[in-house]
Amino acid sequence: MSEKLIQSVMRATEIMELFLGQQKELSVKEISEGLGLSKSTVHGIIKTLVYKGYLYQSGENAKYQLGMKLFELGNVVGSQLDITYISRPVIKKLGEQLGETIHLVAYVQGEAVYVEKLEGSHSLRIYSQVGKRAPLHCTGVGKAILAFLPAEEREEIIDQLSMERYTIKTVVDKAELKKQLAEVRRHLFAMDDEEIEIGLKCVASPIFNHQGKVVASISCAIPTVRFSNDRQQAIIQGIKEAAEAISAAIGYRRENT
Amino acid sequence: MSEKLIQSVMRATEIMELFLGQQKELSVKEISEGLGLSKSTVHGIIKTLVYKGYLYQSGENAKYQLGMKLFELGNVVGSQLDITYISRPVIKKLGEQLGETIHLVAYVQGEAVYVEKLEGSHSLRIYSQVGKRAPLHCTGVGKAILAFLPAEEREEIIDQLSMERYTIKTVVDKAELKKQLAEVRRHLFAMDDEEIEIGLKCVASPIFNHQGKVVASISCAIPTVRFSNDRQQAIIQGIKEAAEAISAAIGYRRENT
DNA sequence: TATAACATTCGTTATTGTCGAACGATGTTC
DNA sequence: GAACATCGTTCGACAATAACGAATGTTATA
Repeated sequence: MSEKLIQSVMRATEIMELFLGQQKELSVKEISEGLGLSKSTVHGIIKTLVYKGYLYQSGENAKYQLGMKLFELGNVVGSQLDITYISRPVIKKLGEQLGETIHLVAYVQGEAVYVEKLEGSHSLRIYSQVGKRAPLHCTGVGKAILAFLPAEEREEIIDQLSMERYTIKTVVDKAELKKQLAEVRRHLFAMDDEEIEIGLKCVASPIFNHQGKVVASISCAIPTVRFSNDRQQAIIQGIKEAAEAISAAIGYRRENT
Repeated sequence: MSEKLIQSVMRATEIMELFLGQQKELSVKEISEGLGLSKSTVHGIIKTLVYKGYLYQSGENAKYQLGMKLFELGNVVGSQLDITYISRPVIKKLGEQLGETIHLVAYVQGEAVYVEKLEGSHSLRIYSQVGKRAPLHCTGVGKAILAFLPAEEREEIIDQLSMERYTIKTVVDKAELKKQLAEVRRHLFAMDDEEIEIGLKCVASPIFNHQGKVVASISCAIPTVRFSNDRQQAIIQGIKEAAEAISAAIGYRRENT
């Protein structure tokens, strides 16, 4: 692929993506230093982005933040993911039943993306944000999807995985991951046993469309302290049923694998 | 303001905004014709946007659609609007109580934007989309906000309003609008009486922050056929109470105007 | 298999974006 | 309250870069 990318467009996107870091507001200086560009170059691009509503200059200090145009465009994308709309009642019911945080991850455009989050009734918060990508090798939702991708696509993705380590328990060996995925296929659910955060477990199950392809997964995240053996069975059961309900709602019939 | 905007960045944003129209997918040809640019120019920009995840080329046909990066950025913006998070339980309760569509509109970055929508239990759908701007002169939510803006800001905004007509009942006279706004201030709620769509009425009430500034509004949209006199009172009451509850939750105290 | 329609690449040119420096506004320190 | 520092903004010149039209792949269709 010949890489003939438009420089100023690249820079514009890089500027917007700086706001994916911790900070809500950034100054011209911070941006120009962050990207290693001159202030005037950055200023020209920023001015254009502000003019179009992609950035906003707050009145108080002169700093910049992300603009409402991105909210608008993001919501258009979200509204086109009709799985969220279909899943909502199922998720709501499951959330009430389990009282823990439920996540819905969609596999779209070759990425596993959190598209819906229902916070549990307990106060302990799980780090996650709708719109972010789920790591495939160390989350329940990721493994549930990965396990059921077509073999060829799956192998290719695993080949390219960076297997980043998040905790002491993160599986960073690809052979081990493949063994786990075979288990996921047998039992129709995936586990994350403190692999992304110590103290946090996850149970996830895949969602299939009318063609029998995985298009999403749903999970329940539970602090280890509340993850008794008794509850485990109930949670696995609940997640699997919810996944099946959503699969059915989008047209999956078990017969046609 | 000296207009020294970066051409290719402008064009990149214009390309993305073409997808705000009806169509989910567009071809290079459609885009280049839509913007009056050569295919190769458009192609270069698109390639860059695809590379960065702002557009996505579907495998089936070679057409393009909006990418997940926009979903991610949009959700960051959404998560920074903490009013949605605070309002959610109130909206949920109100929705159950009234059984009609509830909207939350935030006044951010100088715009009134739909940030939350709860569909009513009845099947009749209201046109609205989270992320879109609410017209200020002919929606309940718009008038509720406009009425309580500082006089100077309000006058300036009204001066610049285009007063677009949506229905036969849309108020297109600025003097008449100002009279209505005075009423809104007296009664603490705004009405939209089929001004944006025939057959649809709306009751809205403003939400204030800890400084006593309007920052949002909440509304209930009801098909005219279900808008009896009896219900009207209940709805106005419910909306006003909900607005007050949200205002209180974000720190507004009635004393400090 | 031939044709058409469209996506993609190539090569040239002038336009356009970039940079450094200067300017202006804001706020801070003594 | 004046001098200074800091940062956002504008300016002007130069060179890189993005734009275009033409050529080439690629895919679908008759």
